[in-house]
Amino acid sequence: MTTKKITEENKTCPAQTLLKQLSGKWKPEIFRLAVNSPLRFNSLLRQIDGSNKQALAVALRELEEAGLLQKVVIKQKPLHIEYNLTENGKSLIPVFKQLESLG
Amino acid sequence: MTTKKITEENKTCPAQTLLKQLSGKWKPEIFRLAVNSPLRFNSLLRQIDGSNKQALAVALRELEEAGLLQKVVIKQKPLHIEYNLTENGKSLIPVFKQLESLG
DNA sequence: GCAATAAGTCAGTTTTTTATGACTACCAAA
DNA sequence: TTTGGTAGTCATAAAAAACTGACTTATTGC
Repeated sequence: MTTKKITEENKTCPAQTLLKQLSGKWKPEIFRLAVNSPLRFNSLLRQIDGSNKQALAVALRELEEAGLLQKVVIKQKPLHIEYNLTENGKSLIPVFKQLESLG
Repeated sequence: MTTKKITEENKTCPAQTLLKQLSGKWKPEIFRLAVNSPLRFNSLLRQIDGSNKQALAVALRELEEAGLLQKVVIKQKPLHIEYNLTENGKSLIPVFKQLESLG
């Protein structure tokens, strides 16, 4: 346990944090869509072919925990929730675009 | 199977490929070291605290398969193997540095 | 031939990640 | 008070990834 803890904290590579935050099965796609407009859960679910509630919920939560997305409750008729890029998230747009152009 | 296949090939996000190639527990660190100088297996194993043969072998193979590293056999006294960045790999250095500075 | 160095592979187990379907909570309209 | 929309959670199962230690291959030096 101690050994493991030390290893995990022993990140000598600063790029790793960011790579981890952005990578995964659905996160790149979610981030890409978030750049264009606020996200809504069921809309995402319909847009991202092959995904599922659970997968999206986890990905959204992780992006939120990483400080790249923020959840906003919209008190409308059937109560919406929006996910927007934070300032921190917006700062990644250039490098993300570069990744897109190289990938 | 068909559904899954389609889903996997249905990458609508171009950044995903690159993110996948670079991310993982050891790949960022390996890439970072590869930028500075050619890599040698046992040397890496000693340098990267907490890793192990198996983990490194898998990571190196994946980086090689992704076309970012190339294996070179050096016919010296005890027969070395070096891993160098390919041209393709070198082209990622700028974006990797950017990830490092943001991370 | 025998040991040492370098670079791995392999089998078995454990841990982590993904997928699936059923279920929950909130609110509003009929 | 039942139905419908939105946004999820939870339990369980299945699949993928990681860890471990023993084993393999190739070559050189003694």
